[in-house]
Amino acid sequence: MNIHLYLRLNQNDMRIRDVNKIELVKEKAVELLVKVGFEGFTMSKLAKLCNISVATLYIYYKDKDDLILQIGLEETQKLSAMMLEGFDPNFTFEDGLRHQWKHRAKSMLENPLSCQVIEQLRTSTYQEKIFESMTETFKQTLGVFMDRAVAKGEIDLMPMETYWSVAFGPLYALVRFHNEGRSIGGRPFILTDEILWASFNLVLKAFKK
Amino acid sequence: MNIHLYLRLNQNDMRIRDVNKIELVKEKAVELLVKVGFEGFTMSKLAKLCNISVATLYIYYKDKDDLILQIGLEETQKLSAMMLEGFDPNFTFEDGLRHQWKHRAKSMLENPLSCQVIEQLRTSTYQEKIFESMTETFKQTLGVFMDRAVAKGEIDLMPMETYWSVAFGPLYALVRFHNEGRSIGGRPFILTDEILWASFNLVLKAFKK
DNA sequence: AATATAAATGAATATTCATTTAGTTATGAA
DNA sequence: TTCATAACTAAATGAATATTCATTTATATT
Repeated sequence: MNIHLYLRLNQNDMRIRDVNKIELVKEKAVELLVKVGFEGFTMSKLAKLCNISVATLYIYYKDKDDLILQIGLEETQKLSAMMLEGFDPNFTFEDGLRHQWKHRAKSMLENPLSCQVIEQLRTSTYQEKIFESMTETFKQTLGVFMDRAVAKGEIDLMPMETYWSVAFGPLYALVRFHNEGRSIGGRPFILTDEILWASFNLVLKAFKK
Repeated sequence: MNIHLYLRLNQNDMRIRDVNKIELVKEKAVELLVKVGFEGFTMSKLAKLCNISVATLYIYYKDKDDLILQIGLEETQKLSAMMLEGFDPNFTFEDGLRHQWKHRAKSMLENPLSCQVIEQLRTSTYQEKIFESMTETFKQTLGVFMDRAVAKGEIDLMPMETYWSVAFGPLYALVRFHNEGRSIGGRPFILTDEILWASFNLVLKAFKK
């Protein structure tokens, strides 16, 4: 009888025959999920894509749900870490907002697959389990930043949701247009620096007193 | 107890024993899709939820794909029709934008299930097939509206995507917060008229010359 | 080198699923 | 009433799928 130690993966006592194998699984899982969606994602497809046995997947993960959940969690954490990198709540409002636009755009444009997986998870039944963790981090940092901006008289007092929506809603829309590769019209859309910062300036104007 | 209404569908000369049955199927399909997501949606679950035989579903729809596609299409068309209702490209920029915020918010808040299904479809593999049709209608109407606003000197010239993102990105974010029922913090969030129009005013300011 | 241990696997197993079949029931027309 | 037709159904089917089992293989430790 096998005991599956899927919780102890990162400890040192695991004999890794092929170190790249788990990483390969994660990478291919994201790829597959983006390609075929939740409705087409199966363990055998993933195994075949990795050129490993299905059984091996069950050494790494308890079951399909666990696999998707863990990988999803990793992706969201990876991306949110990138987004908050170098952010300081003491920034002026304008600098802070600009920093966030820069880092969020960069993170998302450089990791389109992660982005798409996270979007899929957002609208799936895994939603709740995944976004508890993520929002906590943001809540803290952005909350403090906003409170200070209000205290400094840089912006008016408003609900966090209003602030977030006006500040980042446009950015996320732009990135979605870019990632979907087609616009409201039929032409392909590329989110250039020029377009990004022109949009940013509009948003900044929205907050000006 | 069944109520039999002897009516004919204009479509296929189909004798409907129970007119409400197809409507029931559509309604429950949306419900189920929202509840269990694509990954959990099965024909038998749907049939059981409707208290009909699985085989009956195959009288209404060719197969599972057809079912999801048709129902998804109907939902998107229903919602987009509501959104464009009463919109006139000759509106001033401010009036037009206000009209859109009002109608889009109303449509989405009154149809949370439709909203969630459409969001799920957006990120699924059905995406392309469904959103071709929808974007066409919007493209036309909004394109004309925007061109006129630029011509009248109400707003600066900018790519359609910039305009759309800044104008509606915040609205969609607010509605998502509302539908998800929880905010960036932990409190439940309700999109009140006050919050909606306060956010609108910020967005409007973004476009002011 | 021998041993122990865990990773890895190919091949089963059990289950679920979409779809079909074969038959029943309700309906409209003659 | 009778007949033809189409809605409707329970049960069956076969394919796909998640998961497990019995072994084999690699590696660290002795």
